[in-house]
Amino acid sequence: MSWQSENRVPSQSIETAKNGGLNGNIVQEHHEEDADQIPSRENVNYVSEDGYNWRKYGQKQVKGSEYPRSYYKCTYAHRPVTKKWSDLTRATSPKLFIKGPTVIQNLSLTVDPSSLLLTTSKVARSNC
DNA sequence: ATACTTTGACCCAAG
DNA sequence: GCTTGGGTCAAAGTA
Repeated sequence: MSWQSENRVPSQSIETAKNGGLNGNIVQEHHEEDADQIPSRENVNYVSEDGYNWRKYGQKQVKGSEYPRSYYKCTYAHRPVTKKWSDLTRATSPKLFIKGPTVIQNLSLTVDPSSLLLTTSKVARSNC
């Protein structure tokens, strides 16, 4: 796990994500891997750092934590991936959960929000 | 009109 | 069987 050091992400993206998710920063580095390069969206401007789109479908406030947990789904069809993470902007020790078709990863990180955001993307990419 | 966020309600598993 | 709490849905609102 050393992605946090090999990437750089503007912390503003977090704010953007919180305030709309869209029109955030676009990542032009989304490789042409096996990922369907057919974004059904009309505007593919709000891709995350990983090059995928995530639609928020819920938010809950867990008891243990004082910070809400957000739930995201990959907007790409054929990709039953669910991503959940705690409030990135305030949590000091946020947790990231990625649930893929067959993979479930739980990460406990203690890095600053910006690094985390980037981290989540990294992980998401491998599953989404 | 389309796509996404927000938010409360609903569902389901665990105790 | 009831309560609690996490996960998902869906209607309404926003861009």
